[in-house]
Amino acid sequence: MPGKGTQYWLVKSEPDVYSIDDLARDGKTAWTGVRNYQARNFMRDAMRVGDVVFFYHSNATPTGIAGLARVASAVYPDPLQFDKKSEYFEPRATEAKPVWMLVDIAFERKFKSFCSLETLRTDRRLEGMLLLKRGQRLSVQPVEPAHAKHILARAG
DNA sequence: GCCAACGTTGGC
DNA sequence: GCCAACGTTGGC
Repeated sequence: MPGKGTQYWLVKSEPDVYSIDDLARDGKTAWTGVRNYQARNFMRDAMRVGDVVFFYHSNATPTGIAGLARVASAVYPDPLQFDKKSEYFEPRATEAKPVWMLVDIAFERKFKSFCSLETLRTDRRLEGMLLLKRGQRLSVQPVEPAHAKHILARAG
């Protein structure tokens, strides 16, 4: 069970690129490649070790929340921003002044029942959830505790 | 600082 | 593959 003060987050990943099964295999991974300032700021300024992370499959069939992870490290610079060969290379970044930050996330469990976007959308107790807002496309976003607890209760 | 052009996300 | 939504870039 999450402790007091635990925050809830949702991260998106295309399962063709990195799925919850990949995370289960790896146990833990650096959440590299986030290149959106708002998403970065959540990781940099607000995430704490032990926070609960919903793992969302985007661009998939079906789309939805596949399981749970946890924030497993303090924030640190995304190493790919220094790698000239990476698509995530950031020419403005230096070791002293990194631009992109990340945390590690650790596998917790797959949901017994996958929470498809369709079922999330039709759940009145999730009304107002950021994920469900039209045009919303943040790849790292907060989840309100009430919404988080409801999803946990129904997903197993 | 404005804003048009362009690129990306992500559901469908 | 389409395209709406939205973020970023760069000229001015």
